[in-house]
Amino acid sequence: MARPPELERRVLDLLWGGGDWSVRDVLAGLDRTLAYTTIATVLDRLHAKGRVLRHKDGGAWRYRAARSREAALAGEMSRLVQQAQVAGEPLLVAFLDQVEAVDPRALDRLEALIRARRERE
Amino acid sequence: MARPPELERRVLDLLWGGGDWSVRDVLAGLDRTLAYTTIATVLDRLHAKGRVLRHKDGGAWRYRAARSREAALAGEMSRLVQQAQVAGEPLLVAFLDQVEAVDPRALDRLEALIRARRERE
DNA sequence: ATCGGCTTACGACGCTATGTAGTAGTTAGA
DNA sequence: TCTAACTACTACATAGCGTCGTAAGCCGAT
Repeated sequence: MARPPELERRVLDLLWGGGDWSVRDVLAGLDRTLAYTTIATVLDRLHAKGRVLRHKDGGAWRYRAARSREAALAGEMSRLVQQAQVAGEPLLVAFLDQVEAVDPRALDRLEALIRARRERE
Repeated sequence: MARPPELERRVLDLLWGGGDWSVRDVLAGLDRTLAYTTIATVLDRLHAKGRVLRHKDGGAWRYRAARSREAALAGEMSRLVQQAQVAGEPLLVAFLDQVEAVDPRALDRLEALIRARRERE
């Protein structure tokens, strides 16, 4: 597998926290000692990829996540399942395991959603 | 995101169908006109990454998927959710949408699994 | 109006993954 | 033994990503 873009992920993690971030803000938000231009480049690339939005604020750009962490995750997930075209037990179990680990109550909501889906006929 | 390794995916798609495949088998299984060595290289790399197993059959290697498509997908999925640490509505809905699209009855099994999980206390 | 500092735009370099394939050497089978 | 097939190794191009440097623009303070 191609290793996931680590720095981009870390930057997105910050933006997903909410709000508009200048390059300097992001730089300050990361522990690592990186050059200002490194962060600027990463944000620029994320913008080129449509992962973040930006608007001028005085002379500098301010960035914000284009999609929430949740939405991004949901998208990834859809792509994954759709591509594999399988929905067997292992997948269902793995999903439940993870969801439960993150938030036990999510199982209840999941069940409710399934029911609602049936009603919906 | 890093674009997924297309050729590797196509090769795995074949192996996931089951059985042991020689380089020549895989080559024949793909529509594209690729060189024999191209396939050999790809299989070699997949083997190096542990994605496929192989054993000698006469002079040639025979490859088979190390994990089923299902297991591979489940692993990907787990990694995804675990990394994001979120399990909100959008994710649940996206999951249900995809699973339902692939196999409508999977929703019933999913519900049963949730119930079982409760019993299990 | 000018100077200094902060920003941006662009280009660059190195490394790794991947697609793609050639070559040389080995081996199984006729 | 001779040959066709197969493997092992090497190679090359392209792309993504981490990481910066430099040149040039802009804005407020003096």
